[in-house]
Amino acid sequence: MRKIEASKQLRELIRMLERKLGILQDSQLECCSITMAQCHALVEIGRAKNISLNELAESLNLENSTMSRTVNNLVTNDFVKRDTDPQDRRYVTISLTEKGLELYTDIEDRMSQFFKNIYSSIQPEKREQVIESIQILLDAVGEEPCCK
Amino acid sequence: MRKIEASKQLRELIRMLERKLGILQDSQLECCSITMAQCHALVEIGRAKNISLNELAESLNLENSTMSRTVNNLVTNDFVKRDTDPQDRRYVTISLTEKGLELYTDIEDRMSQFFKNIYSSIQPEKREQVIESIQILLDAVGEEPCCK
DNA sequence: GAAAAATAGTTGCATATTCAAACTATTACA
DNA sequence: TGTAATAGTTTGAATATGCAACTATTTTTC
Repeated sequence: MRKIEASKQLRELIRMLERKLGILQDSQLECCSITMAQCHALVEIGRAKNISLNELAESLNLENSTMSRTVNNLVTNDFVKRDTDPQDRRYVTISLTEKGLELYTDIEDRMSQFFKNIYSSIQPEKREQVIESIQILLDAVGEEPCCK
Repeated sequence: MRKIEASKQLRELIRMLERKLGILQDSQLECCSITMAQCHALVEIGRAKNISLNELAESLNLENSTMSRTVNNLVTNDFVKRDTDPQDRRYVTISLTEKGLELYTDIEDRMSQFFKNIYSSIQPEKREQVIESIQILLDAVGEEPCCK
């Protein structure tokens, strides 16, 4: 029964971690001035410099239609722009506007600071272990096709 | 620059973990037959046996109004019921119906299995370390008031 | 003990998110 | 050239969310 207890503990810990990371309250606004969905998209676009709708939807695990709407909202707020790819006019190239880049940079800075603080508050001798462990957990989760 | 690199790594790992755990795609349906929001509420109610709206909202980090509506949906689908607390008629006691209990049990079973599988696929000699590390991470995150 | 304040929830309003399905436009291919 | 495949958009319908205004009940205050 040892294993069952431990896996339960794992579940609870991850459940709490989800909560703590504020993922649950996928609320309207996140730390910054846009919604979570838009924030995730913005960060993804910022990292890629430019990206197609398909790729963006893929990377965020969303339907194209959902993605298109979220991009709409970002375009409306002048954070990103759409350009037809001249090579293959079926594709749309999504990239940050100047205003979007500003926000992106701001988000990246905040997130960096956030994780720097977290990292700092871990006992130095445990830091390596924590990093390694998340990687291990990540691999373990990766093999599991969720509860479907 | 060592620390910065490591905290970046930490950020990326957590980012990926979020994705992997399917938290990002807070989609309509989760593993079971209800929405994520409803599932979270259902599990919380099931664990508490009975709980007030306030407590429920608090535990899920949601507005009372949002919570009230989610509970509405659960009530409509006959998963939970509301009862006025006779002690203090301002309060509402929320609890599972028979049908709700069934679903709750099902969800708990699936989740248990899911995490059991994850746990099993971690190398035995690393298991303890992973559990400990998440706890450490949790504590570290706990001290950080997000990026607000 | 009555008026005021506090507390628990609900409802109205506006917006965002999500998926599925139908649709348009463009390119590949047979 | 006509058909199939691919990339995106639009529409429809349901849910989610926060804020603000509101009702009902209990507690506090004078």
